[in-house]
Amino acid sequence: MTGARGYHHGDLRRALLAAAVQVIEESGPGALSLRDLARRAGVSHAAPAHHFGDKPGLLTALAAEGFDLLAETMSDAGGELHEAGVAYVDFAVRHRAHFEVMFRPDLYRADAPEVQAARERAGAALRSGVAALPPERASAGDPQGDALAAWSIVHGFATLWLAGALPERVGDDPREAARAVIRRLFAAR
Amino acid sequence: MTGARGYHHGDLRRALLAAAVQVIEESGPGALSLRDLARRAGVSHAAPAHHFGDKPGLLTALAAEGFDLLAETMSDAGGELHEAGVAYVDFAVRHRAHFEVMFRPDLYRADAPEVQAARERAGAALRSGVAALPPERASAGDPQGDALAAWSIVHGFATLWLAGALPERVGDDPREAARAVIRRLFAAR
DNA sequence: GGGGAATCTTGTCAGCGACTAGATCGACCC
DNA sequence: GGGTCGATCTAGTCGCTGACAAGATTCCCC
Repeated sequence: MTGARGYHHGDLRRALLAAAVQVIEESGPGALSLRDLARRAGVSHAAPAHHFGDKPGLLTALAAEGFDLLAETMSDAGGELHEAGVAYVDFAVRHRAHFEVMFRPDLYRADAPEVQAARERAGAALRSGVAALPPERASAGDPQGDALAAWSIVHGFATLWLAGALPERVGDDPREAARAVIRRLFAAR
Repeated sequence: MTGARGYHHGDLRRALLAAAVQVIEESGPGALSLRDLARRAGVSHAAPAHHFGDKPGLLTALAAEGFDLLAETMSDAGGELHEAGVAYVDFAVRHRAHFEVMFRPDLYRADAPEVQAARERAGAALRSGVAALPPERASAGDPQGDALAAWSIVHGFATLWLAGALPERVGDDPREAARAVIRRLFAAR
C-alpha cells in the first residue's frame, strides 16, 4: 500500500502528516511549507490541497490527532492525577510537533468538529483524574478549581520545557522534573 | 521627531515595533510580514531591513522589550510572590504580542545579548518573590523547586488563557482567576 | 560647507499558498 | 469486459513574501 510508484501515492495523507511532524520537530510550525511536504512525499506541489484543502486544514488534522493521542496517553496512565500530569508532560515532549500546534489556535481551525470531539476526550481524562483525588489532597467542593490548577501547572511546565526556557539545573528527564513540580501542588495539607 | 513626512521617517524603528505588536495581537506572529509593517509605517518595503536586518531580528527586539517589561511589571507588583504571579498573568494578557513571541525561540535569536540580559532581570524578580515567601508556605531548603512550580503554574495559566483553551466558566477576569489558581499552590500546609 | 555615515528607495529573485484546468487511475456496475 | 464516474494527482499561474544589491537622500559633526 506504500507503493509510491504509480500515479497514485497510496497513502499520501498519512505521509504528509508524518513529514509535517518531522519538519515541525526540527524547525517549528513556522517553517512548515506545503510545497516542501509535497517534495518530501514525491508528489506535485498541489497534491496536498486535495487532502487538506489548505495549510490550516493540514494543521487541523494534526491538532485533532494530537488531542486524541493526548487523551489516550492520559487514560493509559491510570486514574491517578499525578500520573496523568506526568503523562501530559511526557506527551508534550514525545509528541512535540502535535503539542506545539494544538495550543496555537491561530494556526488551524479549532472549531472543527473532529478537534472539538478529541479535545473533549482529553478534558474528560483530566476530570476523571481530579475525581480520583483522595479527599485530603483535594479542595472540598471545588474540583473545577483543582482541575484548572493541575492543568495550568503541567501545561506551563511542558511549555517552558519545550521552549528551552528552563535552567539546566532542572535536569534532562522531563518526567522526573515534572513529578517534583506536580507534587508541590497537591501536597496534603 | 515624529515628522514622518520627509525622506527620513523620524522614528521608524519604534513605529515598526508598534505596528508589529498590533498585527500580532490581531492575527498572531504567523501573520507578521515586514512588507506589511513597512506599508503601515508609510515607508518602502526594504526600509525595515536597515533597523532589524531580517524578520528574526525584529522579533528579537520585540522579545527583549518583552522580558524587560515583564521584569518591570513583576518588580512593581511588590515583593510578594502571589502578586508577582498575578502580575505575570496580567502581563501576558495586556502585552499578549510580546508574550507570544518571548516563549517561541524558533521565531527569534534567543541568544542575543540584549535578550539574555532582559531575561535574567525577569528571572531575578521571580527569585526575589520566592525568597520573600513566609516559611510556612515555602518548601524548606528548596527555593528553586518553589520557583519552578510557581513559574510553571502562572505560565501555564497565562498560555491556556491566551490560547482560548479554558472553559467559559473561568470567567473574564484573568487576574482574579489567576489568583485562585496561585493560591492553591502555596497554601499553608 | 564638506564629507562620511545613517537612513531610506528602487529593482530583483526565488519560494510560498492558493486557485484553475486537465490528466490519470481505480472501483464499481451492467 | 467495457464503460463510467469520482478520487487522486499534475501542470501552470497569480499575487505575496523575505532577502539581497545598488543607489538616492539626508543628517550630523568637524
